[in-house]
Amino acid sequence: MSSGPTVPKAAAARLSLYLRHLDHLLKAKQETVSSRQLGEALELSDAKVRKDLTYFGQFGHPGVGYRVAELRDALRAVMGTHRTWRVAMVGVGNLGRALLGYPGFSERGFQFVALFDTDPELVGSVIREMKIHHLDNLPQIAGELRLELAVLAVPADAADGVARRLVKAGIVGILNFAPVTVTLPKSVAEISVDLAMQLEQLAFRVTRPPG
Amino acid sequence: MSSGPTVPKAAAARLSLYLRHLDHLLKAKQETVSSRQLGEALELSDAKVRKDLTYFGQFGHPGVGYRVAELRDALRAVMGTHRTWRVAMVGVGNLGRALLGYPGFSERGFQFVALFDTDPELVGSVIREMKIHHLDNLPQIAGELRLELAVLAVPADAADGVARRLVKAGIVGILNFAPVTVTLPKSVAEISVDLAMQLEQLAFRVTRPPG
DNA sequence: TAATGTGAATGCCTTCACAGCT
DNA sequence: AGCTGTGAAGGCATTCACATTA
Repeated sequence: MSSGPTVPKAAAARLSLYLRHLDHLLKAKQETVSSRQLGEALELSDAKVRKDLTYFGQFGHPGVGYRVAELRDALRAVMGTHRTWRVAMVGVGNLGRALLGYPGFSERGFQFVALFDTDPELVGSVIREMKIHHLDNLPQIAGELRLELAVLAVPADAADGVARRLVKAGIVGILNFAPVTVTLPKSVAEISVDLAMQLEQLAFRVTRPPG
Repeated sequence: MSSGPTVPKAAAARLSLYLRHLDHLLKAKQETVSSRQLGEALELSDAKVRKDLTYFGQFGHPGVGYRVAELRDALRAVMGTHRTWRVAMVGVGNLGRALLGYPGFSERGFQFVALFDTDPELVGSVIREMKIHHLDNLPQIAGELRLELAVLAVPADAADGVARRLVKAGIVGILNFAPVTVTLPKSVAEISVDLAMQLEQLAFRVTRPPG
């Protein structure tokens, strides 16, 4: 399990983009795709596409392009999404519930297998055929269900504390929707999505157009 | 209304992060903050913090640091969030409804003032005291309510078409949650958030730790 | 003394341009 | 001919280190 040469972070971040479009092409029954076509669809240069892909292997066929199914399978393996991931939803308020219903997650191999909250109004009730557990039961359930990842959809002031408990329970990756920076050991992967920040960035770009 | 020297995109993307933490410090009644403290809280180097801020002005006080309230006000003005923005929610399914209830948006000055969908089951009903309009009424309502931004929470296959209609109706910025690349004139700002992609990136980092 | 603002140096990412494969 | 893979060049972004200011 080695990474070969060092992979630029920016390239890694684009892999999902390639994968998404490859799935689209597969549905449209397109069998091969060139770096130029891929780039045009995703608004990237053809050279960047080729360079990105070669960080992970040699997938292309000169004169032909990339075979869609082959490249998709290869990238899935690289990303670790050739298998299913067992995910906990932590915080089952508005946002948490909506995310549970978001079809894109299961389509891409992420399966919610446990729900947690601390609100007594919620604990014990059932959503999507899953009981909402109290967070205090996390250590036990994490082991039983072999939880790997967690989506953190709790209020900002609770996020850091809950994140620590997730780490203690053996979770190795956290997708954090709370608008705060959580501090974690670097053995645990974290990705943070602050929804309000995205709108703010949008306002910024409208206010200050490029140039 | 000028931008002075050219601002690195990466620096602009971090402004929201600074703003978020400054709000936090204000609530905690901290009056000044140094670039080092700011950096520690956000996991950035002190030099980066200083350099980022000086792209937008000279806000610091040598020997003292930055005055929290002063810096926050300045950054808000820079980002265009010193005022309220009028936002449309387009697509009122699971995700759209959850986003409507997300408190972070209004806290930061984004106000949803109109809802649109095309589903006959939804059109006409009322959520959060707003009637759901049919998308066909967008041109008229966009003018009446002076809509500026839109949050796009529709299925992938509808997104591109709907985005074009938003542009025609005079929307100048789109926050796109659909997992597709939408093609827009460059006079219109766009930010794309693919939730499944974020989980995929998380799986990738877990699968392939740095090093 | 404590901390900013900033040229200069470094490092990372992207683009270029072409050799080589089909 | 068509298209990939890749060194080399170029362009951004980050870090360094210090003169400057309160």
